[in-house]
Amino acid sequence: MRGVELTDRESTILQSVIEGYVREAKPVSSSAVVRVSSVSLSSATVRNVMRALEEKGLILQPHTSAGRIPTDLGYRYYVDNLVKPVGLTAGERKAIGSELAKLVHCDLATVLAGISHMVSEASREMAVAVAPSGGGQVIEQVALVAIGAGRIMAVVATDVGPTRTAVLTTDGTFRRAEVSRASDLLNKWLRGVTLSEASATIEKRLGEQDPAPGGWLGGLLDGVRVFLSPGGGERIHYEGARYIFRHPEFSTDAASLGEIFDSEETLAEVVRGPVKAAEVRVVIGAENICSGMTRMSLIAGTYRIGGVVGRMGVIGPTRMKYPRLIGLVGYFSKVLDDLLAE
Amino acid sequence: MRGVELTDRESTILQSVIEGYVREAKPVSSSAVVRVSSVSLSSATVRNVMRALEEKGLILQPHTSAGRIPTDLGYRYYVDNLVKPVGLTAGERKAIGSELAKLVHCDLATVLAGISHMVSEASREMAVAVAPSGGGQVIEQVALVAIGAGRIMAVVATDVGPTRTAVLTTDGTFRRAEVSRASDLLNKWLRGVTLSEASATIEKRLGEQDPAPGGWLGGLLDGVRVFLSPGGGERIHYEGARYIFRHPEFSTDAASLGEIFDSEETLAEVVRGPVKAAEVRVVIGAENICSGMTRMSLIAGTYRIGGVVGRMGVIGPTRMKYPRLIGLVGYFSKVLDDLLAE
DNA sequence: CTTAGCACTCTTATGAGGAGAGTGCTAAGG
DNA sequence: CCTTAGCACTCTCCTCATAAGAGTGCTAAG
Repeated sequence: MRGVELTDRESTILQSVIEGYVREAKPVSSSAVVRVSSVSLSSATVRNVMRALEEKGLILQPHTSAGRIPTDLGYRYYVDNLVKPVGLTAGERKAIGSELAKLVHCDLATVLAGISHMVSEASREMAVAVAPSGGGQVIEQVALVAIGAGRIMAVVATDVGPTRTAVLTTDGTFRRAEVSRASDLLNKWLRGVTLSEASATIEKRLGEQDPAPGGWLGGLLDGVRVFLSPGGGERIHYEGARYIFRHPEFSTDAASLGEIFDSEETLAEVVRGPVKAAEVRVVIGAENICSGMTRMSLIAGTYRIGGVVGRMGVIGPTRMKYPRLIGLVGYFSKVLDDLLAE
Repeated sequence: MRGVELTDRESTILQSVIEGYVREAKPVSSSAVVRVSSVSLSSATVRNVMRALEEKGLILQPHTSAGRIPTDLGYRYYVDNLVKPVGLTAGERKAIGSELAKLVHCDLATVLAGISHMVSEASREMAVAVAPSGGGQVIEQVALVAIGAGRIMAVVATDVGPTRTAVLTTDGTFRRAEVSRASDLLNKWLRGVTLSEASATIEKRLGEQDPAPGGWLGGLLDGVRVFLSPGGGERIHYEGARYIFRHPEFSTDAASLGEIFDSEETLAEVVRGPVKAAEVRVVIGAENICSGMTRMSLIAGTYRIGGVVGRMGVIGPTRMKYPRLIGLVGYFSKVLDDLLAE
């Protein structure tokens, strides 16, 4: 922000323009500034000041003989120099406190989901919360636990942040004792190493082994390396996408899309809607439950993992390439089913 | 679809109308049908058939003297009776196979993320994949493990589906032996119970205890009940939201929003962008890295968990209520920070 | 430096007119 | 009875012209 210096009067008028524009979403005229602002000046004087602000790049006219709207630079000056953050009212803080109390003993994912819900309610904007990304975390403990039927659970605890786990599958058979030995080995290799170094460390130590482990263990270690890669376990939570689409800067025909992206839960609900499908199921336009989907179609397939079914598919406008997409979803759901059947 | 019966010719023409509309995104005229369709009829005859289709509610005219577009019912008939799914080419199947091979040993979340990526690439539509929802799953094993500093890791393994874990925090102090005893107790109570019954079961058994456990254990069990509630651990993966917004049915000014919602990773990237923030940070319009955000602002705050920082905030158009929202984000990030500091 | 007054510009709304697209109808032909 | 050629009709879309309104830039006086 170096280089932009404003007089008090310029600041005041910039603030009036910005706050007027935020309120009305329309270019702000000099007379409108005179009306709302505390300065007692004529519109002609305000116009002179506005011209100075325009020359400094803080506001602009969409066209000659229109009012002014703020530029990014104008907002920047406003945020850096003029904004006084508004605290929450006592009532709001109290309400938030009691909501928050419910989250005290929950895990990070639940807390973040709750926070993004609360923020989006309070702000009437889309709220997001992301868990810390894990590149610099130091591994304290790694464990592999056989949980039967070719499935192995991997757990990694780091010095900070959430503990991460995953279930890995192997194609071969193994004995519990072998898994346990592999677990001890990994632990010896990785304790004190950061997550971002983990994959390279495994590769390096693997090369030093004689003989090199093969078969199910080799495959397993590939899975472990993906599992340990930074970013793999982090998660984003968001809520309130509908608020973005409701703003007048976006045309109303996109407003319905806001509902689809309103939160992860909404999206999951849309896809999970037609649960009793056998093969590939097509839900067209107004057949959808979600009101935001009345002009969209969903092509969904199912896959099984153990005894329960999951869903996958594509979402697009009703005007979509059904023959191709039905074939595609059918193929992928079968392939996924096979992959998870191992 | 009972009640709608079409002659062969009506079917053929319906198909031409739908496929023409899918291709061109414009109303299809009778002469256009004659041009592409194999039937050798005059446009006047086609018009007569179209009128019959319109009376049956399968197609409609946006206005008099325009071509026809399909209704939801038209698409429904088409999907149920006329679509022959198109298989993938050998080349596509091969490419998919080799991509898929990389996912063999990965956990479910990674597999689903990979699948939604592949489907969105292949379909040029938004792809989604959801893990099975867990209400009916039977609990095989529950474990609580103390991992130091008031933190306890909870793990639940069910007969099917992904194993779920969470880190719970307690406000009190405890001994490892106590945690271990609580773990055994939970296991005895819950083994064989479904996830959806778990919470009620804990409450019931808790009532039978004499004396009722209090202090840190009571709080912990509240956390466990939230953790075990069905749906808490499921997750959606999606990718390719940009494809929805690119379709001509939505106006171009919303197209940039597609990029923001393109995938969970994109959204996380946007929020994580300005990492070195001290307090609340405002990123305005073109200051954003993401090209889809040039007309949006991000107000982000940080929270600490252990030594690493996470981020939370709101996203909206540059025309937003900065004073209120900066105050709000500041308050919530502080409150979240405090909550996680325990 | 401020302001009143006024000419100028640009948007927006409205309506008219013409071209083009596509239909509905009718009457003739197979 | 079904099909089709021909034609009138309707509706959209584009352009142009006009008028009203909003808001500015400029200038000269206070």
